[in-house]
Amino acid sequence: MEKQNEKVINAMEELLKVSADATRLKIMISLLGDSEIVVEKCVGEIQEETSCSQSLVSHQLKVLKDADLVATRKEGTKIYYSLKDEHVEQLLKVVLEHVLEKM
Amino acid sequence: MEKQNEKVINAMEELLKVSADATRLKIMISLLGDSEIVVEKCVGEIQEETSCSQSLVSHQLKVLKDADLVATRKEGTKIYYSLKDEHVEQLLKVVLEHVLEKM
DNA sequence: CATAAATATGAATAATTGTTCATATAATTG
DNA sequence: CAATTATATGAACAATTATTCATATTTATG
Repeated sequence: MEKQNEKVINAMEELLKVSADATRLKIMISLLGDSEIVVEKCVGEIQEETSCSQSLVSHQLKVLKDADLVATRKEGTKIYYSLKDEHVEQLLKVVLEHVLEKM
Repeated sequence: MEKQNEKVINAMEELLKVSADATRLKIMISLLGDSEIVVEKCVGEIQEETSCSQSLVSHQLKVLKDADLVATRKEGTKIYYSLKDEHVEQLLKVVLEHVLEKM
């Protein structure tokens, strides 16, 4: 396996690792929405929907942000989060489909 | 979040966790092949291609097998591994594309 | 400016997990 | 059956990480 491939593998590992957590999945799915509409939610809303503590949601949002899986928009004291792009949505959908099919 | 959704989340987490490891990614990618052809490789071949120890490859193949991401076929003393289905391939491809685009 | 609301951060802990080393099992062949 | 080849398994260790609790930061407003 060549060096370039190692880098690709590591990047894949990173992306998957960040996605492979129940709390972060809950967050991302709450941002996925049902249709093709872009969903934006502030931390408080995400907190309610996921039933996770404020601190936990904030910590994990940071992980998602650092990994570039979510985008943010500031508005007053609130910060709105959304999924970064279609790739993230696609990943979620592929995994979701796979899982649903096996149930 | 309802109970059914919790199960879906947990299943997604499991699938992603199993995929989110460099060694297992190397193994799966070595089984992915370039085209649409189904690739089968025995442990020794995988070992060579991934440059991982026999024990490590075997351990991680077991993880992949338990998670139903790979299938096996026995032939003499050799055991041939392949990716389980198109879902696994699709997941790998989505992640691969996402990563390649950001490089 | 003091207070409140929204969000972020840091430290600490508990739990999980990847890897190695040594050894075991299973199938083949002389 | 003894030896060899291919693969699996178990224990042990190091490293990573999710969560909680307490506290800090930021923005708006009376």
